[in-house]
Amino acid sequence: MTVKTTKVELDKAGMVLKLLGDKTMLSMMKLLQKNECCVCEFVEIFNIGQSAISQHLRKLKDVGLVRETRKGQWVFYSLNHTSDMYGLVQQILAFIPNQDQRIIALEKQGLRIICE
Amino acid sequence: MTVKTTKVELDKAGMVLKLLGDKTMLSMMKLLQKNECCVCEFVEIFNIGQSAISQHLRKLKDVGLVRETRKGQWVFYSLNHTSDMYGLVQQILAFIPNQDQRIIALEKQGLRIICE
DNA sequence: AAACCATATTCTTATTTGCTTATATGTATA
DNA sequence: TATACATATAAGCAAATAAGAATATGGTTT
Repeated sequence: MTVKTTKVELDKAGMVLKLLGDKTMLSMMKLLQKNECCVCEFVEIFNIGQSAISQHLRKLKDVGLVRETRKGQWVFYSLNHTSDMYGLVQQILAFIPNQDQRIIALEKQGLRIICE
Repeated sequence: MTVKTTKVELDKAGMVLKLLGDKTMLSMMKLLQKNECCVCEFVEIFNIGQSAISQHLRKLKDVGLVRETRKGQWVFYSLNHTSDMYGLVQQILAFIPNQDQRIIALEKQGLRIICE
């Protein structure tokens, strides 16, 4: 597989790396690589309040890493493939171990169904 | 070019990303990709005190990203190619624009010679 | 040994960050 | 319209961080 590594601004890359330096946000991004997730799922997955989750997602959205889509009362987040940081992000996420056990654990508890 | 992307621990990756999220340290790492640098060069390049430079380098050393080599009174830093984070770091640095103007500016001022 | 230079460490201050609580907004449904 | 639920925003606090000042350490030169 050949990979494009277009240069990005140092400042912007720094902002992205700082966000990914947060364990919660890094984990979120890895999950979003494979799954669309709604806020309430993240609330179940990570052991922090809904408000903190929202704030993390806003930061990721502010630098353009994620998009939101409203579906009824739920807001689903997904990776923004059109970001000029997308290549960098993909490269980084490739090194991060899969976080799907977290989703699977949710399903076992029946907590994932609530958002469908 | 094919690239190895061995998985690394999320926690450790997070620590590395957080450090690289600092503009100064990111820039340092990009410079070290091509050049060994000594502390006094960094002091000239970045507009912050020697103490701050030393502290940054220590953080980078603590997570194993750089090595130090003493040469007389000077301590030179270089990338640690044996780090298990080296692949991740290389991938990231590939996206960062070259910082060599900073070295060149130094040479024009004759400030680089002092460490040889 | 004394003076000197490069680097490291310690301590302090100012700022930033991550989280919680409380409240507001927005949507669905009885 | 009233109520319930999902998400966002605001305010406040504790902990983490970046940087400067002062000092310590280690090597070099006389």
